[in-house]
Amino acid sequence: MNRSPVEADNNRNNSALIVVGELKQDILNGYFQPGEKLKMTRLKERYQVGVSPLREALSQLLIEQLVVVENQRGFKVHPVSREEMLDIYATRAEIEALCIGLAIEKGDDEWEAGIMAAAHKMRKFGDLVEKDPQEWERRHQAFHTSIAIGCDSPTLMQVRRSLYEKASRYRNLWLNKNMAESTVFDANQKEHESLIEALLERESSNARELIREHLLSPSRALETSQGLTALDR
Amino acid sequence: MNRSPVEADNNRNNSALIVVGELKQDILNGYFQPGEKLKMTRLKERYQVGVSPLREALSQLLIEQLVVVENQRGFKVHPVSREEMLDIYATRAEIEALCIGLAIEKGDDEWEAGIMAAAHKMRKFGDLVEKDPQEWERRHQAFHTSIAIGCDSPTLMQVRRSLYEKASRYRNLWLNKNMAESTVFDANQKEHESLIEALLERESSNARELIREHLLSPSRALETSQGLTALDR
DNA sequence: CAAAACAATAATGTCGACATTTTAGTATAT
DNA sequence: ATATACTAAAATGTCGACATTATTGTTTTG
Repeated sequence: MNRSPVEADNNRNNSALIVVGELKQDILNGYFQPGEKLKMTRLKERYQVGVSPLREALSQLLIEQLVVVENQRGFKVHPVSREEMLDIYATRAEIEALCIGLAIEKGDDEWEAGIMAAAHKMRKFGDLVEKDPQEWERRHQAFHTSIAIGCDSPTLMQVRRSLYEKASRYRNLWLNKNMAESTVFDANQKEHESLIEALLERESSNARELIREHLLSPSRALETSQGLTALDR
Repeated sequence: MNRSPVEADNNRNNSALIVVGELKQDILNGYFQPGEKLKMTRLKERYQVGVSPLREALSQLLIEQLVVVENQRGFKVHPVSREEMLDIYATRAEIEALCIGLAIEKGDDEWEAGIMAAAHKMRKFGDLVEKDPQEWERRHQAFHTSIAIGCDSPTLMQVRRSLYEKASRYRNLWLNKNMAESTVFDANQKEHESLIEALLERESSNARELIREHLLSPSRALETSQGLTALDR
């Protein structure tokens, strides 16, 4: 009588929604290169659907600025640029600081507990960074989300998520060129501990400055790395 | 040889893009009520296109959270709620304050000149508010945009625009119930002058606080007005 | 030999049609 | 009379087909 979870999922959403997720991943992790033309024949093959769901999916990614469209010339992956990367990271830092400021005002015990839980799961995985970077990134992101969610604003959280996705695209483009450097992660871990301390002490301006630094350092690393030289093409 | 402007427009964009604009307006200004079912037959009649462009347009508004979709049950206008309205206005106030803070840091002479120009056009129209509220709102918005644009961040400006649109939907729903009250506009005008003063003096925290008040007062008015009682349904 | 003109090939954007699912209406039974 | 089961109608989501437009390759011309 009951369907398996995955079947239920496939039936709950229509084809376009499913394609949105897969296509987004393919763009974010670089399977489709920046500026690459997205030909319908190829997309049809890859995702096994017709053009109607594809165009619907692409229309959604259009608003999220992951693809661009030109009339009668189809869809392309949104091109990258050093300018855009810096702007996204800078905006992201400001938004995250805003979330944290509000969270410190509004956060209750449950909020603090959520942070402690997420921090624990991240610390536990600290040594396994090189083994499974993706899982580490998931826990890392979950940690930061557990903090930001204290702002108690769905609208703001939505903005935050969109910026995270755009930024992660640049991060992945970079990771594919230069492989993960563990030194970065060590520095990260110390910054996290300082941040937690500032949060629990409700030191707003301190926490906001810490998160700005935390989020801007990758963009500085990206800017001077060779990964970015590829962005100029 | 050359096409007329409107023809050129129609040929430059595809049907879906055109429908996006019209449909968005119809939702923002309340032609389609919150929660209303958007039947394809009706939409086809109104916009004179087939279902494919319609679904593409709706897919875009889906991400902008102006419509919602349920599999096999079609599209609906995104419902409204007092909660969401307060959240949108609060977020909008924070984002605008952020824009202004950055603009005060980065703004140059050209930025200041733009503000003066926009402020002038708004003052000139002050007495004609009741005659053409839409034109007044255009100039009002242009004024605030001329300030925010000093933040020099396309990404942040994009976030700002999206929030403005969502907020204007609530404003319009309210305006359709209670007709414009000119007293509101008078208070507005004084707030604008104080804001300009703070900007030119680069008083960041003062300007940020002024804009927060400026943007939050409508939501307080909406909350207690009878327009909002309709939102509970 | 380069550049323009043309032909062919391919890709896009849109519509109508079909299968599937939901919704509304009616009848049946407890 | 209320609830359940069944039937009819309507609406959705998807695909293939067609016209239009762009792209590529070839030929012609100066």
